[in-house]
Amino acid sequence: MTGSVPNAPRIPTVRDVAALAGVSPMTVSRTMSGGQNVSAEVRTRVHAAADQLGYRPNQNARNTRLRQPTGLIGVAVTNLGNPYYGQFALGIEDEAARHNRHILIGNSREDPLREAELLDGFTGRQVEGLIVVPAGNGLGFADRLGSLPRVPLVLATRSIEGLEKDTVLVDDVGGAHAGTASLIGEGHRRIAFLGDVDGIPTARRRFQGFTEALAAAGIPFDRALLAPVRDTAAASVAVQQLLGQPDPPTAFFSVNNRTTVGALRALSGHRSTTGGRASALASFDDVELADLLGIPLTVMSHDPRALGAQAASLLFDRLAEDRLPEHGPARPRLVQMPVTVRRYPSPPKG
Amino acid sequence: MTGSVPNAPRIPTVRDVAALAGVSPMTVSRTMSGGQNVSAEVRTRVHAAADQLGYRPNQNARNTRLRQPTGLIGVAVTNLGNPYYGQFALGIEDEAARHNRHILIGNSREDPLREAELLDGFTGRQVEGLIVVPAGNGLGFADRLGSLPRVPLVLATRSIEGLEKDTVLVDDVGGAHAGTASLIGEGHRRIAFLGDVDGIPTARRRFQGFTEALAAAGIPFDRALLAPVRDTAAASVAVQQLLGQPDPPTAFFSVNNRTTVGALRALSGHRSTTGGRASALASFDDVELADLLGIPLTVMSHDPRALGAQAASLLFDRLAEDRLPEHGPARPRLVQMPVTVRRYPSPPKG
DNA sequence: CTGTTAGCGCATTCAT
DNA sequence: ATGAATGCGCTAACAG
Repeated sequence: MTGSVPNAPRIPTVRDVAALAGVSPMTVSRTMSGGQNVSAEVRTRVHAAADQLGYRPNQNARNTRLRQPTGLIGVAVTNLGNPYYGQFALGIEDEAARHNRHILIGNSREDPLREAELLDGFTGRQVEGLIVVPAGNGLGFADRLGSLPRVPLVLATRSIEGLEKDTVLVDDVGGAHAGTASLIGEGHRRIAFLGDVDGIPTARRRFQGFTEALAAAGIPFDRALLAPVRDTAAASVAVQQLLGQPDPPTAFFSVNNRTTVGALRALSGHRSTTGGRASALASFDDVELADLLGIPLTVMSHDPRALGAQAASLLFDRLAEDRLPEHGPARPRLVQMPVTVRRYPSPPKG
Repeated sequence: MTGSVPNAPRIPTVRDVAALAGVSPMTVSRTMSGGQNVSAEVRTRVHAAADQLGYRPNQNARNTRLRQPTGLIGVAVTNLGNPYYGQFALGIEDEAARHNRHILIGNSREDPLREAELLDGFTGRQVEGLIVVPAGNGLGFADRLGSLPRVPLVLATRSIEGLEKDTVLVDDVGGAHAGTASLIGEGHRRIAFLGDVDGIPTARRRFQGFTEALAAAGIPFDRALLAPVRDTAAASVAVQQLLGQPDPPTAFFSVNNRTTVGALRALSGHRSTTGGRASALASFDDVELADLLGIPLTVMSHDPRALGAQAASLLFDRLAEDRLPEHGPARPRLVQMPVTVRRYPSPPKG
């Protein structure tokens, strides 16, 4: 027995493999990375030794030495549990896989502090780029970022006032406008708005489209019909309360999939207790099964997965450009994902 | 102008900061990591220089030198787009954040090759541990793993025959048994099974509970009622076909949330076209809004987020133990998450 | 084809 | 309290 207790079965290094194969570490390195200029005989010996030891090259050390990028992309979202961001992450992962990158993902929980921690951790781990859904209203985001991101940063879903970065947004204003117009076209005049207009920039943009459509139709908006809710439970409660009012709304505009689920729950319950005809709902974002509930539903739909893929695409464009800075840095790009309005049940033709 | 084109605004290192602050790199290092034995005056000067340059310590280099763990956890799931795994990932992220770790997440798409790539990438980047939902039927998983994982590995949702690793499963057999018994208690005798029994171990376990419950009630299972479907669209088609048969089933057992969505879509459509009473559905996994459809629904429910948290918890236990290997390695642990059966609409009391 | 030297960014150890 | 030397795992550059 030599040495101390072999409690820690050391992770094998080039040296270990070299010793076992009876060659120099350099030969191992060469063999592992392609095997140019290595005799077939030595190559097999090295591979055998590597397999036997379960050797895996340490990418971190490798990148350090090569001054090469790490192949890591940092992604920060506001609510990983939301199916929407699951699809979003999937879109990024697809694209990242295509470019041979891995993704580090973090959940900011709409908390700017947690978000700052995440971004710090990501940059510290030498990510090549960042894709961020800014937490909360995004105020102070630029400050929190400090001068940090020497790596490309793409903002998704929400933009930051005064921060000139590649950004992928949804056509919130246009989509909300179209969806609201659809409701109005069906005869609705009293339409409630469910969404935290002050807290979340996306909600504000959708509210803007909403009010624009109302204004275009000459309908004044009753501020009493604005419910600044942020999650499913609150939305449900708000809908119940609004329906209990003297002059209840005949339709609801729901700002995202979370509030939509809450609203549908309340509307469904209300219908079964009162027996009356159901109020209409316009939902920004798709919600699985929502179309089967028999509640008049207008969906302002877009594809979060495509949004994620687009964000990743912008990022990789930027990375490629940084490698070949021929024409100087391109100006930040803004992409708006299109929104489609659908009606359930489908309106009668003609 | 000295040197070549400063096209690449080099990422600042300790040296850059040291030069700017007029100290040695060592002093910068000390200052950045706690600041013990550094005079207040020097400390502020260093911090100022660091801020000015936007310096971030390179965690990779740091970990290399310290032979310290990277603070990274690798997670591989089979379908990131499934809300189930969104919740699962959230549970892991929560727990990881608590332990000051970041997560590298990858989507295997049920593809063993892609899974192998992912695990390779993760280990190459020196993750401290892995949480894996094995792709497909898990055959060959151990081989693909090779002797690699010198890092702790936790299997989630699916176990691998013959691979003794920490594992978190759902009580598939018991849950399926209870859910099926519930259907039988309501008088159902012809119950179809929707799920890829041969392809996915989880489906097989749920099928086992299903057949056990049938057997316990003395009901033979008609193999014609087995639909080996794997996704939403296929499930929907299968349900339509089964309902069109001469002697159609009166109830369906759906193996997971994907097949449930498909089944609900078909059942809902069938009800509205035929006007008849809806067939019952027993769903393994919750599906948002499913309870509002007016279709007799039995849900075998568990919390994927808790499952993720539990998997992470096992992993961190193992990591802690590796640091203090007092009693030798503990035997692999198997945790089964409980399943609750719920009925919608709620059965009348009494 | 193979080995030696040196250095990536950082921190431990030992001086001063 | 500060700095110089040294080495983590890996590989480019240069022998031979």
